[in-house]
Amino acid sequence: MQAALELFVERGFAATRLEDVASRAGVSKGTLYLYFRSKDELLKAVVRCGILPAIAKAETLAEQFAGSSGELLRAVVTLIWSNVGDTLLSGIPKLIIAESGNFPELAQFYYREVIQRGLTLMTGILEQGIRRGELRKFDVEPTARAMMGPILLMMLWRHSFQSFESEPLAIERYIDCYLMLVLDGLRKPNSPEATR
Amino acid sequence: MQAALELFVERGFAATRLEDVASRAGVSKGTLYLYFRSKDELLKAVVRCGILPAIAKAETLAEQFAGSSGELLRAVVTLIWSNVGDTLLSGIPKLIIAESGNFPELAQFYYREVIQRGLTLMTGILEQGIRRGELRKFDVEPTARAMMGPILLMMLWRHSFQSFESEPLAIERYIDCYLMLVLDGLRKPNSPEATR
Amino acid sequence: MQAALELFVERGFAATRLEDVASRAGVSKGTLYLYFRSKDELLKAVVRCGILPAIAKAETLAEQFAGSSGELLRAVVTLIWSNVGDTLLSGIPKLIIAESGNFPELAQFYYREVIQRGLTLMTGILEQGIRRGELRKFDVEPTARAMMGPILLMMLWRHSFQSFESEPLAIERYIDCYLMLVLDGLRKPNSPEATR
Amino acid sequence: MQAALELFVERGFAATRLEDVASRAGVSKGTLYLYFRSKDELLKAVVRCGILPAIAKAETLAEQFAGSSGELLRAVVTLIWSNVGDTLLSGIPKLIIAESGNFPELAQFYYREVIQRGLTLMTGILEQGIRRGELRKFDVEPTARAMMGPILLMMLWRHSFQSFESEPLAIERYIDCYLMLVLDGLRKPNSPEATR
DNA sequence: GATGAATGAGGCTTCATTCAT
DNA sequence: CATGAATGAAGCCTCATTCAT
Repeated sequence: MQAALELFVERGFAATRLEDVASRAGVSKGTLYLYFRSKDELLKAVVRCGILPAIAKAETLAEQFAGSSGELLRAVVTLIWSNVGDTLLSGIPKLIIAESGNFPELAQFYYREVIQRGLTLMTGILEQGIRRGELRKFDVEPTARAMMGPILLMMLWRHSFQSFESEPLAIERYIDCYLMLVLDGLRKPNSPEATR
Repeated sequence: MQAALELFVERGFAATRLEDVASRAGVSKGTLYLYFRSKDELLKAVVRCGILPAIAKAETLAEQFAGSSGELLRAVVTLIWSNVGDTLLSGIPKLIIAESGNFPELAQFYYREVIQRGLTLMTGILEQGIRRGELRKFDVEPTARAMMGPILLMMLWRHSFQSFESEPLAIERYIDCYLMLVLDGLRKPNSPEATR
Repeated sequence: MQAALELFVERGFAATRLEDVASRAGVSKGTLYLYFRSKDELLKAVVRCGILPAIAKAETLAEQFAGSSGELLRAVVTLIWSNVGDTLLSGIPKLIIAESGNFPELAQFYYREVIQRGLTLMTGILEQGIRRGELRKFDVEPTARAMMGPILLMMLWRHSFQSFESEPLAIERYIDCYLMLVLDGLRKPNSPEATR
Repeated sequence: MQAALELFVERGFAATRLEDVASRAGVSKGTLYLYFRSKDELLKAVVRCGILPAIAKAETLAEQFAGSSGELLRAVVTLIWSNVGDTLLSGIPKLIIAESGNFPELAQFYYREVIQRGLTLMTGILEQGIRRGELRKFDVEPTARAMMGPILLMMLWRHSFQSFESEPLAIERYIDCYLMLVLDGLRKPNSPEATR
């Protein structure tokens, strides 16, 4: 499954030959079929087995966390990055996005088990922050979505464009900027309000 | 090219058969080869012809814009959405991301002609905002990247997960939240600063 | 279809490679798929197209025949032999019998369109013979079945054991013996009756 | 061998997987190779071991029989049916016919050890009947062949078309009709002779 | 310019066979 | 003796590409 994930992410599902998966895994082509009924099933297994533990871990963290919403946000983002973003698993979103048209049930699984749970987690954090008076009042649901954007972008980036950059992006700096952006915004405190 | 884009985005490059492209375009398979030397060339043409006009238009808008940085930001985001996000072209990022491993030169082209120009545009807006005193001082480059995340997310969303949602996301509301988030942040003005 | 029939009969369905069918037909492997969706469909087409005209021809003959039942019987048997037995089509029964387990619907088609029609034809001849007083009274249905045995045997023989015989069986002589057997039996007219 | 025979007959040799043979026999796939060098050898063993005792028994019966030719004929046919036709062994002719093209030596073995011995047995009975004046004079050899047809047909029938019939054929009645047909023919005794 | 029949390389999948345990 | 995991050759099928019409 490790070998398959690597190749699926790198080349896409269709362009990956099972023979390559097998040889990277150090087994023969036929051996794959002892464990996965088909290439499709291999893909599903790769996604299911890879992503579920990570999302569960983030949920656990959020439940047990004691600290301000800003701190929790940083903790969750850092956890996601160390467990997924900085891992082969960061390729799964790319894979799902690319193959959503061909594997709608797999995309739906991901939507249900990862995206919805992730959004629930995030809206929970935001609502808690508002209740505690740490965050201002705002439209929680679309904001939570927007906040996932930069995180997703980083994961996709690693697997699609990183290699073209002269100096690899410093992830620490990126996360700091992300949290600053999200928590404090860009506008100068005493500047006029109008954005519309 | 329209037909090809549709199918490439929906199914991915490898899983799209030229026969389907041809029949959706209302021509025969052989006819495609009168206009594109190969399937690869068709992909490149689809990307090149689709994306360049859009980015140019955004650059022009920014050059000629008179107004606050916040207003310019809204104008640019709205333009991108109406010209790309709300269009078939919104599928191109998905396509490029999915196929970056198989078409590195195409990904590099996209990196150079879309991403870098987009980032330059965005950093330009931010720096201008800082210079004018409308925006606070911050680390411009990674912040510009982070700001692209939610926009990209919306484009990918349409082509990967939108169909699973009970009620389609209201894009207007999403953009408003995005701008609010980015300009003003989430933290309650008088709340303690510490995020770290 | 001709090439396929030849090879299916010679080697069996499973042991026949489509590549061999193609090359015997003088086309490439892919070409087959322009005309038949799969190997299974090719088999079905071979059987359907091959056998239906032959059975129809025999039915027509029987309808229009003027003469004694014995003469009609000879005419039908001779027709079957010249149109099927002495033809590649004689391999179809072998093929159907061999593959009935794997293609039950095809076997059922054959049962319905060939066997049942053939039995109906034969019982019709026999009943007419009895009505006309040309044939004695007997149990028509199982007798009709038994009468098909030697004919089927001859067809199977050609494709399974003929090559082992020092001198090929004289079909004329076989048919004469068959008719004599069936019409007059073996018992000496004045010999005692008891067979049980 | 029992399991193999069942599956070979049902699906044909090529379409039968050794794994299925093994699991039906209640052993593992590897175990088969402790007893048979290859799938081909298994087929040969199945045929050789299955069919030789049956033909020998028929020969013994004929040698020791005391009674009229008609009675002997009935005895032999009944014996064949109870020992082969009504047994799994009835599938062997189907198997041999189906695979004669792929296993010529096996077909030749069958031709030599079963068909020729069977024909010799049958011609012996017929010649004896003629000598004794119980049977009329006729062309013995092709007649003997023709007489095997209905018997073979019944064996093939069981394994190919029986399942499509609303009411299974009564074998007793079939054998009676067969003997009546063969011994007495169909023609009304006082009807005109001409069949040609 | 347009067609669509033909091609054949390539990939998924099966399964007979082997062999370490 | 028995197992069953592993192998890899072989076959079905797809589809990008060609080309005569």
